Amino acid sequence: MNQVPPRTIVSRRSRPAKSPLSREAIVEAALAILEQQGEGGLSMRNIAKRLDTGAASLYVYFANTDELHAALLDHVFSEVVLPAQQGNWRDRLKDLLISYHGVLEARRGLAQLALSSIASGPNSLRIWECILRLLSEGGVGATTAAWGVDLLVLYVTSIAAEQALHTTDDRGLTRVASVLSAVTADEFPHLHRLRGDMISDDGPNRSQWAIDVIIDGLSARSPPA
Amino acid sequence: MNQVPPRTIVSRRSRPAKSPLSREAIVEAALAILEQQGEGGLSMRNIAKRLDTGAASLYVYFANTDELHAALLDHVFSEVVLPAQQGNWRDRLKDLLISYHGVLEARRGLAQLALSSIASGPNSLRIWECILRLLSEGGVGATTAAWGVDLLVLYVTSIAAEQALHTTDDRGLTRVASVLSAVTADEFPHLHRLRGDMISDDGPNRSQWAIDVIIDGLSARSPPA
DNA sequence: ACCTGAACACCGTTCAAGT
DNA sequence: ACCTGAACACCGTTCAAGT
Repeated sequence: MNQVPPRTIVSRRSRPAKSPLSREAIVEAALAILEQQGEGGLSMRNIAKRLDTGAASLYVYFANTDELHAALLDHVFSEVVLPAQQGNWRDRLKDLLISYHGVLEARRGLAQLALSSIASGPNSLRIWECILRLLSEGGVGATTAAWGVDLLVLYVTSIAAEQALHTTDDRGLTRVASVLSAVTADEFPHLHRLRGDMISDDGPNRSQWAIDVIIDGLSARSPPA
Repeated sequence: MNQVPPRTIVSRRSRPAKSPLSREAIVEAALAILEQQGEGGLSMRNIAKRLDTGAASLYVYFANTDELHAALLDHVFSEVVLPAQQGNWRDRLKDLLISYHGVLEARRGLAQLALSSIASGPNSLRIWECILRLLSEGGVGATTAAWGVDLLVLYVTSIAAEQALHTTDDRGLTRVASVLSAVTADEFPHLHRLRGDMISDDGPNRSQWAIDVIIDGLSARSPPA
């Protein structure tokens, strides 16, 4: 009976007490904005506004926009699932890349962001290491593996970015589609014949297929001369 | 003797007579800026300044920045060399992609621009058609070919963009390099062992190798189920 | 050390007014 | 029809001044 009940008036405040700034809090706010407003909302001023402060305050924690973006990317890369130890190396590599792709796809604008930044945070390192391990397990030569990591990550990021461009930008795919449908069999016979296939099935099938293509290519390749 | 000699004073003016605006002239100006100042200089206001006018004038010819960028891209794609009719299809496809890569590489910031726009101008169509022709010549299935076009173009663009990021941004590669050199053999054994290879030889060898990888993968693949 | 308002030098886009 | 200055609503980054 000694306990004083919490004063509900405090927790009823429409705005919670302003939490202190930190790299973590800023990244969190940026992530929330990315989800709600897409890449366009990801400005210093806008992120600062959500934290009830001015843009200048963010410069205490990040030297510039690039650095904040890199931190944001590494933060979401923590969600990438590294495959278990057992099983075929190809399947596991594929799983890893699909997980990576899924993380980029899950948040609007994230893939575009990943394309324009060079991530090299701790979670990127984890992922690179895992890909290297799987490739060397598969007997891929050292140089091929080293170059392959870069290639695989870049490639999956590009696929995600392109799909995002197609799905979010109404302009994008529609314009390509209308251009393709206007193509004549005389001028561009192959385009004309395959124009249906070129736009079709922009979903998981297509990205899985694309990942298969590059893994096939990599494992077929001997180290560069 | 009736002819009046041209008044040289006119042609001696330090600034040539202001040429009339046109889509062509605007794209030309944008291209010149891209070469001199990189992607950062490619703003409506800056392009307009080079043409001795205000940004508003450009909106007579282009609905927005995206449209101007697309026109700029298609303009440079006219330089892509389509391979001759004779010869092995793989070699010809490789030549085409290397030419495409070279065009993107030749101008600072162009590859980044290509990644963020969806080009669908006449020169893109020419290139797509040619790739389709080569792939079907190589016996690649219809659906694989249709998806492959997208994939190949995207892939080569990404490679060019990444190389540009590494070469122009001093920050970029240097940061990755310093992160990699700080990696310990205990935490990340594979990264540690291959860290030298991962940064090495970011030149034509690497992009040609990357192009080989994907062509191998594509030609090994049967059409998706 | 951390935070901030104000300032500087920029953006894309629109629009009323001119030719 | 084409062109334009001015305005609107934004940017990133810096810096002197506050705590």
